[in-house]
Amino acid sequence: MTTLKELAKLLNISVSTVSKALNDSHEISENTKKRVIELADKLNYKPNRIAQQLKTNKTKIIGVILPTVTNPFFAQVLHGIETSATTNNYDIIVCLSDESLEKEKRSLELLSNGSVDGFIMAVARESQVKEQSGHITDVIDNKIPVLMFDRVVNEISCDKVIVDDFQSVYDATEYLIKKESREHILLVSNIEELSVGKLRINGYQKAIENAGLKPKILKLSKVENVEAHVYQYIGDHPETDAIVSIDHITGIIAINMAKKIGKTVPKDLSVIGFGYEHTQLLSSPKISIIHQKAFDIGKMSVELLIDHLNTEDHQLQTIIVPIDLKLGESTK
Amino acid sequence: MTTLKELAKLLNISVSTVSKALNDSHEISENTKKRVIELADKLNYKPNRIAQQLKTNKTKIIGVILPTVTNPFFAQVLHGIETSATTNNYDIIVCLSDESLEKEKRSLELLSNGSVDGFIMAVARESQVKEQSGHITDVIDNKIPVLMFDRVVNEISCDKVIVDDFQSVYDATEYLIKKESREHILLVSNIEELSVGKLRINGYQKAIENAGLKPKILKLSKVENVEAHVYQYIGDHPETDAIVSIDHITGIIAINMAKKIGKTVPKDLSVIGFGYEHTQLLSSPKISIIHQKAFDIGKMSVELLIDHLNTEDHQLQTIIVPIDLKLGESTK
DNA sequence: TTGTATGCGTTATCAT
DNA sequence: ATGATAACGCATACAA
Repeated sequence: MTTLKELAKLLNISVSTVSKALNDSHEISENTKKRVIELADKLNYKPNRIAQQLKTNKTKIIGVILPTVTNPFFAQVLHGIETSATTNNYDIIVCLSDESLEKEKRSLELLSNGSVDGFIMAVARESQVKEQSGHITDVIDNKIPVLMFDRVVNEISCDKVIVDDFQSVYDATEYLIKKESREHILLVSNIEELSVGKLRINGYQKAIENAGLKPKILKLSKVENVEAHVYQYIGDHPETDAIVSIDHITGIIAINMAKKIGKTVPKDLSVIGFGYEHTQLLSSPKISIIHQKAFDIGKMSVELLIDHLNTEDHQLQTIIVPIDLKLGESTK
Repeated sequence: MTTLKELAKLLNISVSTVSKALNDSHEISENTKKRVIELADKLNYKPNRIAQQLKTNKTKIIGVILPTVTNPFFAQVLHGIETSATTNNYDIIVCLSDESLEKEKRSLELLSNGSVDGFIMAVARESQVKEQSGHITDVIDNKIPVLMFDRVVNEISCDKVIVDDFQSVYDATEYLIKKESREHILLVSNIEELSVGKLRINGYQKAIENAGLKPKILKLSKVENVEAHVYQYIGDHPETDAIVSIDHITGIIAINMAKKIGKTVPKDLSVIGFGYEHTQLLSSPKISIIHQKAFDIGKMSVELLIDHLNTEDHQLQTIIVPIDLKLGESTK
């Protein structure tokens, strides 16, 4: 890699003159600037970013810690994060916790040595289940800004970007009750132990309760078993006329298996799930979704974090990204 | 952030003594080491990574440039990359080209200033269509190792990790012909302009030709139109008894819409698509897949690149990751 | 307009 | 056993 020193030597001028010339300082003569820039171009000079980082004490890198990236919600958020980061001249270092507390902890520690200017994260499942968050407050105490999205820790005060999980499921459930006259609405979940899962279940329960109906909740731990369990449940409870899925996958599985058990969607059974941009392509008929604007969540997270980084006396914020109910063909 | 200098001042010893003590040098007395380590722990000292990077001229960061991450194949590869990188004490900076030549170019340029030790990339769709790759050779000429996976540029000599796209589709097609006695096999594609797409189509054509059958290829540009086009094609060609999808999505859509047109899978229609770990959950009946071991591709890419980085006289390699045909319920 | 000196935080070499 | 100094590449305050 070409350095300032090499350029200076070749041109028989000092390093600082070269530096100033390349930064278009008014102190330098046009003639010198021209000579310097020409040689720099010729030798394909690029300022060494590591040196700049050391000098300015800023990396222009955001650490992004995600539970997983094979879940399309997080993949889409990552897309939003990357896009917005690039726009703002930031790079992102991505770590996957694989839902593990240990790995999340390790990543935060390893990057808290000047590697990044701040973090964007969604908390790992295990961290939420075990209610451990000391590793996160450590980072914040260390004066490195942290922003949480989607899965957040209420007790930690930091920037947050979330959706109104309670309200969205409340609305969806109410829609099924009032607009579609459904009375036997099953909630299907494989994320009941997450903060967002609890909020969504609460939204369902409240709507059911307000309508004087009876809540029915099917908690499924393994994604591999969803089809079998739903199949059995509906066999045992054939009166079921609607399903609310509070994650991004169980609703799709339910629709795709419905015909097996003799239910026509949406005539006999309405299904609403959580989803993102391409979810609706994966079921036939198309699933109706509570649309989390995953890309926007990523984008807004970056913007809020960068605002934090650039502002002297930043006020912590919680942004609630609106959700919309996007009807497909799985509702009447 | 605590620095060596601060520790030295507080302990009334020199910076170099502190440095040596923390690196457990034999030159330093046990007593001093103890004092230093105690204070360092107390103040939560961590060596500044940027300074170390400047000193050693190594970042221990790999630049990862992906076309997209919402395609689950790339998401899964990324998972493999991240896992293996972490194991080897590397971090990854992730850039998404969004299939755009310009963005790919920009990312490569921006990171070629010492930000990363090497690159892992899959070429953007636009770069492949326009057959542009000068921006990639520039990087390599600059002595920064580049590894390509999946979508590669044949003309560039660098490390590569690929699957045998030709053979895998050849085998799948032959399976349908010989084991399932299918005779009207439709190939569905939305990636025919990619290097891998061409290879896969060739595999199909060769198998069809060897069996004396007639190739039928349906090229679909927009993922939104797949269902409608397949529907129409089968309406016009009701003799169709099998579908080979050479991407990860059109096969799923075909299965989920088959019943609409009165075809029972797999009695009347077999479907084989490309897939990865969780693909089979998304269709009912479960799709049969040509299983690309995406995680392994990511893992092996990291290992090969790191080997390149650590080896003085590295020999460029092309690793072919084996594929297996993973039967679901969409074949007889 | 140009050059010299200093420092960012670390490590390594060379004194003491 | 400990300390002083230089160097990585860059940017800037200060001299000339």
